[in-house]
Amino acid sequence: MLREDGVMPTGTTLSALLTVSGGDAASACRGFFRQVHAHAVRLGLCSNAFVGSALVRAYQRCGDADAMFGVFEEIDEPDVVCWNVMIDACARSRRAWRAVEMLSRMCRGGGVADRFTLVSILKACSRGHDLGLGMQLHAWAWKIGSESETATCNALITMYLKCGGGVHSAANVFDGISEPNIISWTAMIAGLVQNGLAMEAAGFYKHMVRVGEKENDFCLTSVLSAFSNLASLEHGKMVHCRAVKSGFCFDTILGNAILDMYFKCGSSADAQFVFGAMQAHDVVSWTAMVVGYGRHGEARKAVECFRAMVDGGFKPDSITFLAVLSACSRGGIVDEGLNIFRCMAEDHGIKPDREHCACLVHLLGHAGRLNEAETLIRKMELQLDSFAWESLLSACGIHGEVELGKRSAGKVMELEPWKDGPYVLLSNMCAEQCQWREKETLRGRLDYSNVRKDAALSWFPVSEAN
DNA sequence: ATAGGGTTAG
Repeated sequence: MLREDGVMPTGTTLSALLTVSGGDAASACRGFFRQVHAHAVRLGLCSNAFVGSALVRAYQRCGDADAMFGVFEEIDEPDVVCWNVMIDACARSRRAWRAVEMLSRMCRGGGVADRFTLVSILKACSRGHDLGLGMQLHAWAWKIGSESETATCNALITMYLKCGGGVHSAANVFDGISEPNIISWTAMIAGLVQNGLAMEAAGFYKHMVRVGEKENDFCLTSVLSAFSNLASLEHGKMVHCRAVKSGFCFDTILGNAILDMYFKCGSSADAQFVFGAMQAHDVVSWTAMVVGYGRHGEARKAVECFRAMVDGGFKPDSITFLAVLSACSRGGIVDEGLNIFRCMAEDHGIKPDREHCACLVHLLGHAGRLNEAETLIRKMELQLDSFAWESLLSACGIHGEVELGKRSAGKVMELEPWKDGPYVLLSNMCAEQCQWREKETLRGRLDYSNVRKDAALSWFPVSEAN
Protein backbone atom coordinates (compact mmCIF):
# COMPACT_ATOMS: atom_id res chain seq x y z
CA MET A 1 0.00 0.00 0.00
CA LEU A 2 2.67 2.43 1.02
CA ARG A 3 4.62 1.85 -2.14
CA GLU A 4 1.52 2.24 -4.33
CA ASP A 5 0.78 5.61 -2.82
CA GLY A 6 4.31 6.68 -3.56
CA VAL A 7 5.15 7.03 0.13
CA MET A 8 8.63 5.89 1.12
CA PRO A 9 8.78 3.55 4.09
CA THR A 10 11.09 4.63 6.87
CA GLY A 11 13.20 2.55 9.19
CA THR A 12 10.35 2.53 11.70
CA THR A 13 7.96 1.07 9.15
CA LEU A 14 10.36 -1.65 8.17
CA SER A 15 11.28 -2.73 11.68
CA ALA A 16 7.59 -2.76 12.61
CA LEU A 17 6.84 -4.95 9.58
CA LEU A 18 9.53 -7.41 10.64
CA THR A 19 8.27 -7.73 14.21
CA VAL A 20 4.54 -7.85 13.46
CA SER A 21 4.72 -10.95 11.32
CA GLY A 22 6.26 -13.13 13.94
CA GLY A 23 4.68 -15.94 15.79
CA ASP A 24 4.98 -19.61 15.25
CA ALA A 25 5.51 -20.16 11.57
CA ALA A 26 8.42 -17.77 11.25
CA SER A 27 10.16 -20.11 8.82
CA ALA A 28 7.24 -19.61 6.44
CA CYS A 29 7.89 -15.87 6.63
CA ARG A 30 11.40 -16.21 5.22
CA GLY A 31 10.39 -14.96 1.78
CA PHE A 32 8.66 -11.97 3.29
CA PHE A 33 11.66 -11.14 5.48
CA ARG A 34 13.85 -11.22 2.40
CA GLN A 35 11.56 -8.80 0.60
CA VAL A 36 11.68 -6.36 3.49
CA HIS A 37 15.45 -6.81 3.61
CA ALA A 38 15.64 -5.97 -0.11
CA HIS A 39 13.66 -2.77 0.48
CA ALA A 40 15.98 -1.85 3.33
CA VAL A 41 18.99 -2.32 1.06
CA ARG A 42 17.44 -0.19 -1.65
CA LEU A 43 16.59 2.60 0.81
CA GLY A 44 20.01 2.43 2.44
CA LEU A 45 18.46 1.60 5.83
CA CYS A 46 20.52 -1.49 6.68
CA SER A 47 23.01 0.50 8.70
CA ASN A 48 20.17 1.76 10.92
CA ALA A 49 20.27 0.17 14.36
CA PHE A 50 16.52 -0.42 14.55
CA VAL A 51 16.21 -1.97 11.11
CA GLY A 52 19.40 -3.96 11.61
CA SER A 53 18.35 -5.53 14.90
CA ALA A 54 14.85 -6.28 13.59
CA LEU A 55 16.44 -8.04 10.60
CA VAL A 56 18.75 -10.04 12.88
CA ARG A 57 15.77 -11.14 14.94
CA ALA A 58 13.75 -12.00 11.83
CA TYR A 59 16.49 -14.15 10.29
CA GLN A 60 17.14 -15.84 13.61
CA ARG A 61 13.47 -16.79 13.83
CA CYS A 62 13.46 -18.43 10.43
CA GLY A 63 16.78 -20.12 11.08
CA ASP A 64 18.90 -18.38 8.45
CA ALA A 65 22.17 -17.98 10.34
CA ASP A 66 24.21 -16.74 7.38
CA ALA A 67 21.80 -13.92 6.63
CA MET A 68 21.65 -13.12 10.33
CA PHE A 69 25.41 -12.58 10.62
CA GLY A 70 25.40 -10.73 7.31
CA VAL A 71 22.85 -8.11 8.36
CA PHE A 72 24.52 -7.59 11.74
CA GLU A 73 27.82 -6.66 10.09
CA GLU A 74 25.99 -3.98 8.06
CA ILE A 75 24.90 -2.07 11.17
CA ASP A 76 26.89 1.13 11.50
CA GLU A 77 27.26 1.63 15.21
CA PRO A 78 25.50 -1.19 17.01
CA ASP A 79 24.16 -0.02 20.36
CA VAL A 80 23.63 -2.24 23.37
CA VAL A 81 20.24 -3.40 22.09
CA CYS A 82 21.73 -4.48 18.75
CA TRP A 83 24.41 -6.45 20.56
CA ASN A 84 21.84 -8.00 22.87
CA VAL A 85 19.62 -9.05 19.99
CA MET A 86 22.60 -10.56 18.20
CA ILE A 87 23.98 -12.32 21.28
CA ASP A 88 20.55 -13.74 22.05
CA ALA A 89 20.14 -14.90 18.45
CA CYS A 90 23.50 -16.70 18.69
CA ALA A 91 22.50 -18.29 22.00
CA ARG A 92 19.39 -19.73 20.35
CA SER A 93 21.28 -20.93 17.27
CA ARG A 94 22.99 -24.24 16.81
CA ARG A 95 26.35 -22.68 17.59
CA ALA A 96 25.70 -21.19 20.99
CA TRP A 97 29.37 -20.42 21.71
CA ARG A 98 29.16 -17.68 19.09
CA ALA A 99 27.27 -15.73 21.76
CA VAL A 100 30.37 -15.65 23.94
CA GLU A 101 32.51 -14.57 20.99
CA MET A 102 30.07 -11.77 20.31
CA LEU A 103 30.18 -10.69 23.94
CA SER A 104 33.93 -10.35 23.87
CA ARG A 105 33.74 -8.41 20.59
CA MET A 106 31.19 -6.13 22.19
CA CYS A 107 33.36 -5.51 25.26
CA ARG A 108 36.52 -4.96 23.20
CA GLY A 109 34.65 -2.30 21.25
CA GLY A 110 33.77 -0.48 24.45
CA GLY A 111 30.19 -1.75 24.76
CA VAL A 112 28.84 -2.27 28.26
CA ALA A 113 26.92 -5.49 28.83
CA ASP A 114 23.74 -5.26 30.90
CA ARG A 115 21.33 -7.70 32.54
CA PHE A 116 19.72 -8.56 29.19
CA THR A 117 23.14 -9.55 27.87
CA LEU A 118 23.67 -11.64 30.99
CA VAL A 119 20.47 -13.62 30.48
CA SER A 120 21.36 -14.41 26.87
CA ILE A 121 24.89 -15.49 27.76
CA LEU A 122 23.44 -17.70 30.50
CA LYS A 123 21.22 -19.30 27.89
CA ALA A 124 24.24 -19.99 25.69
CA CYS A 125 26.03 -21.37 28.71
CA SER A 126 23.18 -23.78 29.51
CA ARG A 127 23.21 -25.09 25.97
CA GLY A 128 26.98 -25.48 26.02
CA HIS A 129 26.98 -27.20 29.45
CA ASP A 130 29.71 -24.90 30.68
CA LEU A 131 29.38 -24.84 34.48
CA GLY A 132 32.62 -22.91 34.98
CA LEU A 133 31.43 -20.03 32.85
CA GLY A 134 27.99 -20.28 34.43
CA MET A 135 29.38 -19.76 37.91
CA GLN A 136 31.34 -16.73 36.71
CA LEU A 137 28.10 -15.39 35.29
CA HIS A 138 26.42 -15.93 38.65
CA ALA A 139 29.14 -13.75 40.20
CA TRP A 140 28.54 -11.16 37.49
CA ALA A 141 24.83 -11.16 38.40
CA TRP A 142 25.77 -10.24 41.98
CA LYS A 143 28.10 -7.55 40.70
CA ILE A 144 25.41 -5.80 38.70
CA GLY A 145 22.84 -6.32 41.43
CA SER A 146 20.43 -8.56 39.53
CA GLU A 147 21.01 -11.67 41.65
CA SER A 148 17.43 -11.77 42.89
CA GLU A 149 15.77 -10.53 39.75
CA THR A 150 13.27 -13.03 38.38
CA ALA A 151 14.47 -13.34 34.77
CA THR A 152 18.12 -13.60 35.78
CA CYS A 153 17.35 -16.22 38.42
CA ASN A 154 15.26 -18.25 35.99
CA ALA A 155 18.18 -18.37 33.60
CA LEU A 156 20.55 -19.24 36.48
CA ILE A 157 18.30 -22.12 37.59
CA THR A 158 18.31 -23.55 34.08
CA MET A 159 22.07 -23.10 33.88
CA TYR A 160 22.74 -25.00 37.13
CA LEU A 161 20.39 -27.84 36.23
CA LYS A 162 21.61 -28.21 32.64
CA CYS A 163 25.32 -27.88 33.43
CA GLY A 164 25.35 -30.40 36.25
CA GLY A 165 25.78 -27.73 38.90
CA GLY A 166 23.65 -29.62 41.37
CA VAL A 167 20.04 -29.40 42.42
CA HIS A 168 21.07 -27.62 45.60
CA SER A 169 22.55 -24.63 43.75
CA ALA A 170 19.42 -24.33 41.62
CA ALA A 171 17.14 -24.55 44.66
CA ASN A 172 19.22 -21.86 46.37
CA VAL A 173 18.71 -19.53 43.44
CA PHE A 174 14.98 -20.31 43.46
CA ASP A 175 14.71 -19.49 47.15
CA GLY A 176 16.45 -16.18 46.56
CA ILE A 177 13.97 -14.91 43.96
CA SER A 178 11.98 -12.00 45.28
CA GLU A 179 8.98 -12.75 43.07
CA PRO A 180 9.04 -16.21 41.52
CA ASN A 181 6.77 -16.56 38.50
CA ILE A 182 5.45 -19.52 36.51
CA ILE A 183 8.69 -19.63 34.53
CA SER A 184 10.72 -20.00 37.72
CA TRP A 185 8.58 -22.98 38.77
CA THR A 186 8.74 -24.49 35.30
CA ALA A 187 12.52 -24.12 35.16
CA MET A 188 12.81 -26.06 38.43
CA ILE A 189 10.34 -28.78 37.43
CA ALA A 190 11.90 -29.30 33.98
CA GLY A 191 15.42 -29.27 35.39
CA LEU A 192 14.63 -31.76 38.15
CA VAL A 193 13.20 -34.19 35.58
CA GLN A 194 16.27 -33.73 33.39
CA ASN A 195 18.41 -34.63 36.40
CA GLY A 196 16.51 -37.85 36.91
CA LEU A 197 14.52 -36.53 39.88
CA ALA A 198 10.98 -37.00 38.59
CA MET A 199 9.59 -37.61 42.05
CA GLU A 200 11.02 -34.34 43.34
CA ALA A 201 9.70 -32.57 40.24
CA ALA A 202 6.21 -33.90 40.93
CA GLY A 203 6.50 -32.72 44.52
CA PHE A 204 7.57 -29.29 43.34
CA TYR A 205 4.51 -29.11 41.08
CA LYS A 206 2.25 -30.06 43.96
CA HIS A 207 3.82 -27.31 46.02
CA MET A 208 3.26 -24.87 43.19
CA VAL A 209 -0.43 -25.72 42.96
CA ARG A 210 -0.73 -25.35 46.72
CA VAL A 211 0.68 -21.84 46.76
CA GLY A 212 -1.78 -20.90 44.01
CA GLU A 213 0.59 -20.29 41.11
CA LYS A 214 -1.37 -20.60 37.88
CA GLU A 215 0.02 -23.21 35.50
CA ASN A 216 0.31 -22.79 31.74
CA ASP A 217 1.00 -25.08 28.76
CA PHE A 218 4.79 -24.90 29.18
CA CYS A 219 4.53 -25.92 32.78
CA LEU A 220 2.15 -28.81 32.09
CA THR A 221 4.53 -30.14 29.42
CA SER A 222 7.31 -30.43 31.99
CA VAL A 223 5.00 -31.93 34.58
CA LEU A 224 3.94 -34.55 32.03
CA SER A 225 7.52 -35.59 31.46
CA ALA A 226 7.83 -36.12 35.22
CA PHE A 227 4.81 -38.44 35.32
CA SER A 228 5.94 -40.20 32.14
CA ASN A 229 9.24 -41.00 33.82
CA LEU A 230 7.37 -42.26 36.86
CA ALA A 231 5.04 -44.25 34.58
CA SER A 232 2.19 -42.95 36.66
CA LEU A 233 -0.90 -43.22 34.46
CA GLU A 234 -3.15 -41.85 37.18
CA HIS A 235 -1.20 -38.61 37.60
CA GLY A 236 -0.64 -38.32 33.85
CA LYS A 237 -4.39 -38.51 33.30
CA MET A 238 -4.90 -35.83 35.89
CA VAL A 239 -2.56 -33.50 33.99
CA HIS A 240 -4.39 -34.35 30.75
CA CYS A 241 -7.66 -33.33 32.43
CA ARG A 242 -6.20 -30.05 33.62
CA ALA A 243 -4.95 -29.38 30.08
CA VAL A 244 -8.43 -30.01 28.68
CA LYS A 245 -10.12 -27.85 31.31
CA SER A 246 -7.82 -24.90 30.75
CA GLY A 247 -8.03 -25.18 26.97
CA PHE A 248 -4.29 -25.76 26.60
CA CYS A 249 -4.82 -29.14 25.00
CA PHE A 250 -4.98 -27.59 21.53
CA ASP A 251 -1.30 -26.81 21.68
CA THR A 252 0.71 -29.22 19.54
CA ILE A 253 3.73 -29.44 21.84
CA LEU A 254 1.56 -30.16 24.86
CA GLY A 255 -0.49 -32.68 22.86
CA ASN A 256 2.75 -34.42 21.89
CA ALA A 257 3.77 -34.61 25.52
CA ILE A 258 0.35 -36.03 26.48
CA LEU A 259 0.39 -38.80 23.90
CA ASP A 260 3.98 -39.63 24.76
CA MET A 261 2.95 -39.85 28.40
CA TYR A 262 0.18 -42.33 27.54
CA PHE A 263 2.62 -44.56 25.67
CA LYS A 264 5.14 -44.42 28.48
CA CYS A 265 2.45 -45.19 31.02
CA GLY A 266 1.38 -48.20 28.99
CA SER A 267 -1.79 -47.06 27.26
CA SER A 268 -1.38 -46.97 23.49
CA ALA A 269 -5.17 -46.71 23.08
CA ASP A 270 -5.26 -43.41 24.98
CA ALA A 271 -2.26 -42.17 23.01
CA GLN A 272 -4.04 -42.98 19.78
CA PHE A 273 -7.14 -41.15 20.98
CA VAL A 274 -5.18 -38.03 21.88
CA PHE A 275 -3.39 -38.10 18.53
CA GLY A 276 -6.75 -38.26 16.75
CA ALA A 277 -8.17 -35.40 18.79
CA MET A 278 -5.25 -33.05 18.19
CA GLN A 279 -5.90 -30.02 16.00
CA ALA A 280 -2.53 -30.07 14.29
CA HIS A 281 0.31 -32.52 14.09
CA ASP A 282 3.98 -31.97 13.48
CA VAL A 283 6.96 -34.25 12.88
CA VAL A 284 7.30 -34.76 16.61
CA SER A 285 3.70 -35.96 16.95
CA TRP A 286 4.13 -38.52 14.19
CA THR A 287 7.52 -39.63 15.46
CA ALA A 288 6.15 -40.03 18.97
CA MET A 289 3.44 -42.33 17.56
CA VAL A 290 5.97 -44.44 15.64
CA VAL A 291 8.22 -44.65 18.68
CA GLY A 292 5.29 -45.51 20.94
CA TYR A 293 3.92 -48.29 18.76
CA GLY A 294 7.43 -49.67 18.36
CA ARG A 295 7.96 -49.77 22.11
CA HIS A 296 4.64 -51.55 22.57
CA GLY A 297 5.69 -54.21 20.07
CA GLU A 298 3.07 -53.02 17.58
CA ALA A 299 5.49 -52.96 14.66
CA ARG A 300 2.82 -53.11 11.96
CA LYS A 301 1.07 -50.09 13.40
CA ALA A 302 4.38 -48.26 13.62
CA VAL A 303 5.00 -48.87 9.92
CA GLU A 304 1.43 -47.89 9.01
CA CYS A 305 1.84 -44.71 11.00
CA PHE A 306 5.10 -43.96 9.23
CA ARG A 307 3.44 -44.47 5.83
CA ALA A 308 0.49 -42.26 6.79
CA MET A 309 2.91 -39.58 7.87
CA VAL A 310 4.75 -39.59 4.54
CA ASP A 311 1.46 -39.71 2.60
CA GLY A 312 0.24 -36.76 4.61
CA GLY A 313 3.15 -34.69 3.36
CA PHE A 314 5.20 -34.68 6.57
CA LYS A 315 8.94 -34.95 6.24
CA PRO A 316 10.36 -37.70 8.47
CA ASP A 317 13.72 -36.85 10.02
CA SER A 318 16.55 -39.08 11.14
CA ILE A 319 14.83 -39.77 14.48
CA THR A 320 11.64 -40.88 12.74
CA PHE A 321 13.67 -43.29 10.62
CA LEU A 322 15.46 -44.67 13.64
CA ALA A 323 12.08 -45.22 15.29
CA VAL A 324 10.49 -47.03 12.37
CA LEU A 325 13.63 -49.11 11.71
CA SER A 326 13.84 -50.14 15.32
CA ALA A 327 10.13 -51.08 15.27
CA CYS A 328 10.79 -53.26 12.22
CA SER A 329 13.82 -54.73 13.88
CA ARG A 330 11.92 -55.69 17.04
CA GLY A 331 8.96 -56.98 15.08
CA GLY A 332 11.06 -58.92 12.59
CA ILE A 333 9.59 -57.10 9.59
CA VAL A 334 12.63 -57.56 7.40
CA ASP A 335 11.78 -56.52 3.85
CA GLU A 336 9.72 -53.51 4.88
CA GLY A 337 12.63 -52.39 7.04
CA LEU A 338 15.07 -52.80 4.17
CA ASN A 339 12.79 -50.78 1.89
CA ILE A 340 12.47 -47.98 4.39
CA PHE A 341 16.23 -47.98 4.93
CA ARG A 342 16.78 -47.64 1.19
CA CYS A 343 14.28 -44.81 0.72
CA MET A 344 15.83 -42.96 3.62
CA ALA A 345 18.79 -41.78 1.54
CA GLU A 346 17.23 -42.06 -1.90
CA ASP A 347 13.89 -40.29 -1.39
CA HIS A 348 14.44 -38.25 1.76
CA GLY A 349 18.09 -37.30 1.50
CA ILE A 350 18.93 -38.44 5.03
CA LYS A 351 22.28 -40.15 5.45
CA PRO A 352 22.03 -43.19 7.73
CA ASP A 353 24.24 -42.88 10.80
CA ARG A 354 25.72 -45.64 12.97
CA GLU A 355 22.51 -46.17 14.91
CA HIS A 356 20.39 -46.67 11.80
CA CYS A 357 22.95 -49.16 10.51
CA ALA A 358 23.15 -51.00 13.82
CA CYS A 359 19.37 -51.27 13.73
CA LEU A 360 19.44 -52.76 10.26
CA VAL A 361 22.26 -55.15 11.17
CA HIS A 362 20.13 -56.33 14.07
CA LEU A 363 17.15 -56.72 11.73
CA LEU A 364 19.09 -58.74 9.14
CA GLY A 365 21.08 -60.66 11.68
CA HIS A 366 18.12 -61.95 13.62
CA ALA A 367 16.41 -63.00 10.41
CA GLY A 368 19.46 -65.10 9.65
CA ARG A 369 20.55 -62.95 6.71
CA LEU A 370 24.03 -62.69 8.12
CA ASN A 371 26.01 -62.16 4.94
CA GLU A 372 23.82 -59.24 3.92
CA ALA A 373 24.42 -57.75 7.36
CA GLU A 374 28.17 -58.11 6.97
CA THR A 375 28.08 -56.53 3.51
CA LEU A 376 26.11 -53.63 4.93
CA ILE A 377 28.63 -52.95 7.69
CA ARG A 378 31.52 -53.03 5.24
CA LYS A 379 29.71 -50.84 2.74
CA MET A 380 28.79 -48.27 5.38
CA GLU A 381 32.41 -48.06 6.50
CA LEU A 382 31.48 -48.58 10.10
CA GLN A 383 34.76 -50.30 10.94
CA LEU A 384 35.64 -47.54 13.36
CA ASP A 385 32.71 -48.45 15.50
CA SER A 386 32.34 -51.88 17.05
CA PHE A 387 28.62 -51.49 17.78
CA ALA A 388 27.38 -52.95 14.49
CA TRP A 389 29.92 -55.80 14.66
CA GLU A 390 28.76 -56.71 18.15
CA SER A 391 25.19 -56.87 16.92
CA LEU A 392 26.28 -59.13 14.06
CA LEU A 393 28.27 -61.32 16.44
CA SER A 394 25.26 -61.91 18.65
CA ALA A 395 23.16 -62.78 15.59
CA CYS A 396 25.86 -65.28 14.58
CA GLY A 397 25.54 -66.80 18.03
CA ILE A 398 21.81 -67.31 17.52
CA HIS A 399 22.24 -68.86 14.09
CA GLY A 400 25.39 -70.85 14.85
CA GLU A 401 27.48 -69.13 12.19
CA VAL A 402 30.92 -69.74 13.59
CA GLU A 403 33.06 -68.46 10.72
CA LEU A 404 31.34 -65.11 10.38
CA GLY A 405 31.13 -64.96 14.16
CA LYS A 406 34.91 -65.24 14.36
CA ARG A 407 35.34 -62.46 11.84
CA SER A 408 32.94 -60.20 13.74
CA ALA A 409 34.51 -60.98 17.08
CA GLY A 410 37.93 -60.25 15.58
CA LYS A 411 36.69 -56.84 14.50
CA VAL A 412 35.34 -56.03 17.95
CA MET A 413 38.56 -57.17 19.64
CA GLU A 414 40.56 -55.06 17.22
CA LEU A 415 38.46 -51.95 17.72
CA GLU A 416 37.69 -52.17 21.41
CA PRO A 417 40.15 -54.65 22.93
CA TRP A 418 39.02 -54.01 26.50
CA LYS A 419 35.63 -55.62 25.95
CA ASP A 420 35.03 -59.11 27.29
CA GLY A 421 31.83 -59.70 25.31
CA PRO A 422 33.33 -61.05 22.07
CA TYR A 423 35.54 -63.57 23.90
CA VAL A 424 32.66 -64.94 25.89
CA LEU A 425 30.18 -65.05 23.03
CA LEU A 426 32.63 -66.64 20.65
CA SER A 427 33.87 -69.22 23.13
CA ASN A 428 30.27 -70.22 23.87
CA MET A 429 29.63 -70.54 20.16
CA CYS A 430 32.68 -72.75 19.73
CA ALA A 431 31.52 -74.90 22.63
CA GLU A 432 28.11 -75.37 21.07
CA GLN A 433 29.75 -76.45 17.84
CA CYS A 434 32.02 -78.80 19.82
CA GLN A 435 35.14 -76.86 18.83
CA TRP A 436 36.57 -77.38 22.26
CA ARG A 437 40.15 -76.61 21.43
CA GLU A 438 39.20 -73.22 20.02
CA LYS A 439 37.16 -72.49 23.08
CA GLU A 440 40.12 -73.20 25.38
CA THR A 441 42.40 -71.02 23.25
CA LEU A 442 39.95 -68.15 23.50
CA ARG A 443 39.56 -68.52 27.25
CA GLY A 444 43.33 -68.56 27.49
CA ARG A 445 43.59 -65.33 25.50
CA LEU A 446 41.02 -63.79 27.77
CA ASP A 447 43.24 -64.61 30.76
CA TYR A 448 46.51 -63.44 29.24
CA SER A 449 45.21 -60.14 27.99
CA ASN A 450 44.09 -57.50 30.42
CA VAL A 451 40.49 -58.32 29.68
CA ARG A 452 38.56 -60.01 32.44
CA LYS A 453 35.07 -61.30 32.15
CA ASP A 454 32.94 -59.42 34.64
CA ALA A 455 31.66 -61.74 37.33
CA ALA A 456 28.07 -62.66 36.68
CA LEU A 457 25.64 -61.60 39.36
CA SER A 458 22.34 -63.38 39.10
CA TRP A 459 20.59 -60.87 41.34
CA PHE A 460 21.85 -57.84 39.53
CA PRO A 461 19.26 -55.99 37.47
CA VAL A 462 20.24 -56.30 33.81
CA SER A 463 19.87 -53.07 31.88
CA GLU A 464 18.21 -53.15 28.48
CA ALA A 465 21.32 -51.86 26.75
CA ASN A 466 23.12 -55.11 27.45
C1' DA B 1 9.60 2.56 17.94
C1' DT B 2 13.73 -2.37 18.63
C1' DA B 3 15.22 -6.76 23.95
C1' DG B 4 14.57 -11.08 28.94
C1' DG B 5 13.21 -16.37 31.64
C1' DG B 6 10.47 -22.13 30.91
C1' DT B 7 8.43 -27.01 26.85
C1' DT B 8 7.94 -32.12 23.23
C1' DA B 9 10.12 -37.19 19.89
C1' DG B 10 14.98 -42.39 20.22
